[in-house]
Amino acid sequence: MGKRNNRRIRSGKLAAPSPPAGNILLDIYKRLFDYFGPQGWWPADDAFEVAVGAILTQNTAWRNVEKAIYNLKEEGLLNPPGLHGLSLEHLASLIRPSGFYNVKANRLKAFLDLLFNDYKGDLDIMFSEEASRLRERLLGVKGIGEETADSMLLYAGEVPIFVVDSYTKRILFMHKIISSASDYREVQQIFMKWLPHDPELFNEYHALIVKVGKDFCKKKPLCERCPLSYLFSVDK
DNA sequence: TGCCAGGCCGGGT
DNA sequence: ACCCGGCATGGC
Repeated sequence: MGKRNNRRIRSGKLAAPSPPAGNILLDIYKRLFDYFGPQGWWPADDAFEVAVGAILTQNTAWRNVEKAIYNLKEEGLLNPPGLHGLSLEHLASLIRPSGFYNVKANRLKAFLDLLFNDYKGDLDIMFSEEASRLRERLLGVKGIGEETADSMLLYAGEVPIFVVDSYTKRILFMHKIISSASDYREVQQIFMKWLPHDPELFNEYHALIVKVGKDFCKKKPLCERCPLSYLFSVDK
């Protein structure tokens, strides 16, 4: 995954009439991409692995998720029937390294229930459903919130929906592009209003935001060398 | 050595 | 409608 998309960013069409906000978001993207290059998200072999990883990585470092994914693969259980047939206790033990293993075992099971009850255990069938409706169905699963649902839609289903996470809000707030009160939907709408609805662009953009957040938003000295530091001197 | 990771839920104000 | 504690491992 991540290599099958070679689409170019669509020009024109849905592009915003380039007002300030649109320019800023596209400009930020270009700078991040120029600086970091392609991020190759989502690191997974197939759509199911993406969906599982999306739940396992909730408030958790990705390296810990990798260990859990490895355990599941090792047992040959990283597929819908494999996980579906697992006891809660066994599943929890396998995903232990990813933390919150009891809640996550329940969340994975809840997702699998939806997958098997409504889509015959087939992700292709699941993603053939109309996106906004599927989003609502996913949000109905206990343990799947907006970011997790959108991550599944974008990275597993290639639905052009922008994934917002804590880094996204933090960085946009730091640069005075949003207020601290902005909620998930609001931030998402900003991106989707001013950017072309291209899954590949959304894919790369979110990954780049996570990258710049990890690399530069930890400590103050790093912040000055951040590829987005230029934003501090533009406004007012 | 404490703090934090690619959140979300449920209960209390 | 917010706010907060709980959930847990592993790396810096």
